[in-house]
Amino acid sequence: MSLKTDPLQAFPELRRLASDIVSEAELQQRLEKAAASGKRLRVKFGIDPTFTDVHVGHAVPIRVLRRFQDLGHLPVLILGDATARLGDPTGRNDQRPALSKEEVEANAATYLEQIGKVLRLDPDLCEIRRNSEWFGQMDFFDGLRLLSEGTIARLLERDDFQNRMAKSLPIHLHELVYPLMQGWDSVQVQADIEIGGNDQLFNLHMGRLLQERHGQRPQVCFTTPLLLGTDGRKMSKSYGNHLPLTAGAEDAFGKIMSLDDPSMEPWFRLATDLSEEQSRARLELHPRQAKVALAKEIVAWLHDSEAADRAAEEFERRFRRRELPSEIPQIRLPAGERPLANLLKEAGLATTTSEARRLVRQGGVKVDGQVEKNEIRPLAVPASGNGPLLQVGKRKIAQVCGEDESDLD
RNA sequence: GGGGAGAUACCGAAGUGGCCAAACGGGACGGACUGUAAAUCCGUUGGCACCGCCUUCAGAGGUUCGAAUCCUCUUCUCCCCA
Repeated sequence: MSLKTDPLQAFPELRRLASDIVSEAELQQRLEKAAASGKRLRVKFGIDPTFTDVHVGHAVPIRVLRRFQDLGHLPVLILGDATARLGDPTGRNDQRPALSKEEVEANAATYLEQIGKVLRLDPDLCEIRRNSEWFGQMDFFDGLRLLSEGTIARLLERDDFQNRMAKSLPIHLHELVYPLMQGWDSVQVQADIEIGGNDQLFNLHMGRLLQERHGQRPQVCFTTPLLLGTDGRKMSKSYGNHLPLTAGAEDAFGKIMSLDDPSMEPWFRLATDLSEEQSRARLELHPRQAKVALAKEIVAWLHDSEAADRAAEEFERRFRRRELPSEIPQIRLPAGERPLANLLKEAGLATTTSEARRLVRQGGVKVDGQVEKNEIRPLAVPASGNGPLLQVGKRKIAQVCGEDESDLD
């Protein structure tokens, strides 16, 4: 494995993706030393497989990992299977549930699959470890010894804890241990560098502390900025402003087009491979054009460039020219007549009939292209062939048709 | 171990016996305007067989014609003292 690192060149590119680096001098030193010795740096990144959707925001530190990988260094991916089973308190006010072994394994598999879109996971290019490997071996005494490495005052310094104390929210004992566990991971894998979101800075520091005490050279802490969601708030599934790596091309395209203008710069920087100059060139276009460029870039990453072009055309057709999409999903339903509201629910365009009624009353529903405000208007689904074409709002659309499949459209 | 405060809808937060399906704010959704951007404006926001009915205010019981509101027990959280 040859190192492609020209440390002087690599550094500014990395710096552009960083929130904090502790310390820049050390990072530079290590890059240079690695280049000189030809020895790869071990770049650690830990994830807790507590949920299944990896989104573009999560991907930011992983993209940095990929940069290091491209430079010839070795990503060390830690699956926090042990920590996940305790529940994941990191930076969340609501606690994640503790998971069973099976759930954790299932999540881990899903994770790796998604991370594969960002990082090359070939065994010689990437090391994958589970922290149960060492935590599973520890007995209670070993655990206590680890605990003795930290002090309460030190642990409580963490931002998240400070905030929760201020708000009188609960902090569980095991949460205090979590930074120590993460730090211990660094000792176990002898990390040279650890990557994390900037809310992880405290935990990364803990790794430095523990490594130093255990005779290792303390790791460089490298944190990435938070990529905000499509509405400018923190990206989170619960806000519905996230872009999952598994998003379909058109869906992803649409979500990016709904970004607010100020978000474009960070998105270009943190979610695409474009250089600073390339990004700037695009940002100088009309905001709409810039956004199209951004959306294409990201869809090409999540899928491929053909999918990106298609999504762009489709978007153009649907939302600029306000035409029907080229492919309309078909919903097969049993034949018979029912009120519009009920049909909407059956077709999956509304979650409840009450919601369907509201949508109709508010003029958000079109039947065969015409706004229909009568929620109890009876609509017939034929035994075969096409029934009514339903549209809800700007995005949801379905062609209702009969169940008899012998009839092809 | 002792004392005090608290648990309300997606979130925050009012409500302390009927006028409560529950104020208000945020979010979300629909509409107008647009660059499906932001900002702004209007509307909606438990369910259903929807002019009516049903299920909600941590959980289980109880008092009452009637409870989110009162009582008892349980679970959870916070604060102070030890």
